[in-house]
Amino acid sequence: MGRTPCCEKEGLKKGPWTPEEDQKLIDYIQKHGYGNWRTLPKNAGLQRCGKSCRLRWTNYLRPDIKRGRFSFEEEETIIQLHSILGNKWSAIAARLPGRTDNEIKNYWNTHIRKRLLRMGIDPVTHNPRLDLLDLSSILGSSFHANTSNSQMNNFSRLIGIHNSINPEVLRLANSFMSSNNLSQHQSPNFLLQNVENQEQYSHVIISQLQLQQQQQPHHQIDQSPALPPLHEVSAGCSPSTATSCGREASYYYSSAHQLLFPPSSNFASDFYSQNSQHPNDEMASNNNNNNLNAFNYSSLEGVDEFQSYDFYGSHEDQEQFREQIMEPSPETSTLNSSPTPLNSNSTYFSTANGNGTDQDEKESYCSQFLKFEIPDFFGC
DNA sequence: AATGAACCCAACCGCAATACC
DNA sequence: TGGTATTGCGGTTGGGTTCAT
Repeated sequence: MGRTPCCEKEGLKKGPWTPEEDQKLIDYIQKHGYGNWRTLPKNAGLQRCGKSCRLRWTNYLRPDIKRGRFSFEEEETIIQLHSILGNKWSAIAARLPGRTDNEIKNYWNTHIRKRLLRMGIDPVTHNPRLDLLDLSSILGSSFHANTSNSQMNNFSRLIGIHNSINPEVLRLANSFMSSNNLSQHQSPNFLLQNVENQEQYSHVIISQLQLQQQQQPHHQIDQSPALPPLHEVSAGCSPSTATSCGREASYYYSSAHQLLFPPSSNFASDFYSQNSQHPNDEMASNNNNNNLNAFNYSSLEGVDEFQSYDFYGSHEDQEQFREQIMEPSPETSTLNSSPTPLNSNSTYFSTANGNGTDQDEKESYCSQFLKFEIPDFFGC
């Protein structure tokens, strides 16, 4: 330890690379390959240390590097892998061809991390932020003051669950519904309010529903005929339409896992042994197995619907997309006439903040269209 | 138009792991 | 087997750019 950094040698240049330096490095590597980074700069006629050359090559000059914005599915993959691997940027990069660990790390810190924070999700644990959950207790107090047990029971019946669902979740859900005065004919625009809190509720509710069904697979619960299978609810769509739901679908999955399964629980492995499409299969079944190559990202399979749009295209394109797909106009918007090709058992909400001006939101606006698949039996 | 704040990302730093002698 | 060199990796920095006032 304490070894003197190679770049501290006299006369070695630091800082941004010039085009001439880049060309020298490229020319040399094309001719001789990159064997010994220590001796490479001298042989290539560069006043740089080997480390600097290696970084420049691996992070910028390498011919197989993919430049430009991260695609929708790349971003989703990063989120999923990060929920499993943590800050193992090189491991994540290994599964994103053409992307470097440095690039992914930067993108995470400048875009994804902030977005998760806005969603009320801790970017480290991928769990809901505790500070925001504290807010729920405040809301809960309000709820207690205004809501009777019968109302909670009504909600319980409404969603077809009689017992064992976390009462706090019920309170949140009921509070969510009552505070927003949900009704069959109400515009979804209410979802534009308090977006972050509602995202919290949706995550928790959907996750609990998923758990509920898994815990009671053989119980005949009192549910509406329109009640879709919970795996479809939680995934936001059936496998055949998973492509339309992309980010949110996968995130519900990973969130569900982490929200619902305590570290000591064996339930996670049991759960995912029954749901082989979950990207956390490997971890759930074998915590020490880091071979993720076998992942089957249900949300990434055949990303057709969204890919037909240029998510990262011009502003006009984005606006068009917003209008056509994501944000039906108030005049034409009804909850039962969603323009999306999602499964008909669910209602499709967009929580886009139309006033967003944040650069991050511009760049990756799609992700802010957090699409909640809330089943019809929620009464929305 | 000026200026300070915020954002972004290429590059650097230092530690750990691995390779080599 | 132990010491040294090299490589890999994750965290951090700093300077350029964009945004807000």
